[in-house]
Amino acid sequence: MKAVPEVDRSVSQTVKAQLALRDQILAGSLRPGERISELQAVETTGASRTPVRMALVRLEEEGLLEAIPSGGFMVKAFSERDISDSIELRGTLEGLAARFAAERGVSARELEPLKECLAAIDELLRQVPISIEAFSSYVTLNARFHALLTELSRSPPLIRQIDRASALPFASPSGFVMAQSALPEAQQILIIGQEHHRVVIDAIENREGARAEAIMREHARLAVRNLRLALRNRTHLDLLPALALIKTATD
Amino acid sequence: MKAVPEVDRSVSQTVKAQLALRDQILAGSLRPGERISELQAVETTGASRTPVRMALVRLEEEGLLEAIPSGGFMVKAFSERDISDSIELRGTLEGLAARFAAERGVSARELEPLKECLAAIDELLRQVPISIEAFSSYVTLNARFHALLTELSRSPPLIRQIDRASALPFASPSGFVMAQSALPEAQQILIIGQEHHRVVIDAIENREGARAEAIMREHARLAVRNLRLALRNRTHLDLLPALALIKTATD
DNA sequence: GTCCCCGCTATTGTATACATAACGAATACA
DNA sequence: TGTATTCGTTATGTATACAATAGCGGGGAC
Repeated sequence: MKAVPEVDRSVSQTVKAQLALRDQILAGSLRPGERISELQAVETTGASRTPVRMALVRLEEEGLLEAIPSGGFMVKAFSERDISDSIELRGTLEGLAARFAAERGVSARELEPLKECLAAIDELLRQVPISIEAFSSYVTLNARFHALLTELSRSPPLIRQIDRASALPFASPSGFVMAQSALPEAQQILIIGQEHHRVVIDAIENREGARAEAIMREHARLAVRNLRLALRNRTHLDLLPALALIKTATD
Repeated sequence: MKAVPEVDRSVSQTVKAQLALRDQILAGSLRPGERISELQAVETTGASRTPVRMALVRLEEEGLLEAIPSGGFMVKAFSERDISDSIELRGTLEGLAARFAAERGVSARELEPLKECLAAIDELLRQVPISIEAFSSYVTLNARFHALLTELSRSPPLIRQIDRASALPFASPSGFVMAQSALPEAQQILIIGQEHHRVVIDAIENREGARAEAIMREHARLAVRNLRLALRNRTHLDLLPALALIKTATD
């Protein structure tokens, strides 16, 4: 773009395009099943066709896009079951991570950040009812907790796989907990989830691999029940724009 | 390439380049840690730089390549633990698939191909000792069995994830079973693995999810033990060129 | 009136040219 | 003699031009 030399060179065009496109998909401005026009993507992202195409390939591998046999890509649509399976899948992987952490042992220093997360979340949950702002903090802290827990496994292949599984935003159990904020059960669900976190830390400290794994899987099952509840009640779905990717029964 | 118009148009240049590069990596002509030169890849694959770059991005997402911060890609190196973790990871995912299959139920017709696989493998295992050719058939059949089992889960996200986990060739439990062919224990290991297959089918038929899952994880643990044995004995490693990706302790 | 075929257009796949950044070598200075 | 700086070369990142294909619309024929 010689006419627009003030492009941001601090980040590669490919990455810029990838982030921009992902935002568009998750924000719902590109609807599921819709074919993505490269030309249009070039206009909206500001990058040229080559980096846009690289970004499209990455997003396809990430699972947000689907290749069209005749060429090009479309936004992937997900069924409700796809989503609950993704949550359970992630829970299973995180269970394995917790088991690895417990079996391989972690130092007290490594557990420190986890415990800080735990304490911060406890603080937030003391509010009854919890505010939207506190929810936002909660979601961030919860994601951090799960990421730290994953790291404890010290297994690059597993961490990589969990990252992949987390790329689909609705695969994160915490998301649907958040969606429940307006329901009477919401606070209780958050507290149960927090209890799970406490148990998994304890299990890892005591090197009880099986227990650490089991509790993470239970955690995911809670999230699945939660998802069902959220979809049935259509509660705070606007907080989760990624739900735009769910194909309805009529599709 | 105007000078060479007889390029094969039946398959896209991108796919061609991807397959060619993967072959080179797995065959060991590109060594772990080695930077991949795009120009060189252009020459060896016959595609031009754009499809080569797309292929490189795909292979990176696949986990065979690693991006170099300063630019470009290098062949990824794996530790022995990375590999055993990958096997256990895959076993965990296949366990989940088996559980899904059992819980959701599968028809007798769907199980038919699995049972055919089982019978064919039984036939091969009747040879004592088993020939190299029979081993080759065994590996194919075994891969087919695992793929069919995965499909039974009827969960696209899970199937996708298992495919990803299987992209690294050494993540396949069967591979290391094969590597054992020269050891006295080899036949016994194959038979135990086959017994696992039989049990998982039985569990799925009887809709025992927990048992189906447990046996697949046990199956993976067998493969891990197997890997250790194979690496210690350096047995038939030439049958598994992908082992070139393992970084030695001196690296 | 309907169906089929031909041609046009739009979009993707591929190739290549250009810009830029990184790595290395060589020279000069301390 | 060693180190640092600068210049040159090479390879990657980006942009754009070209080619080919698929989809669509119009026109003609049955």
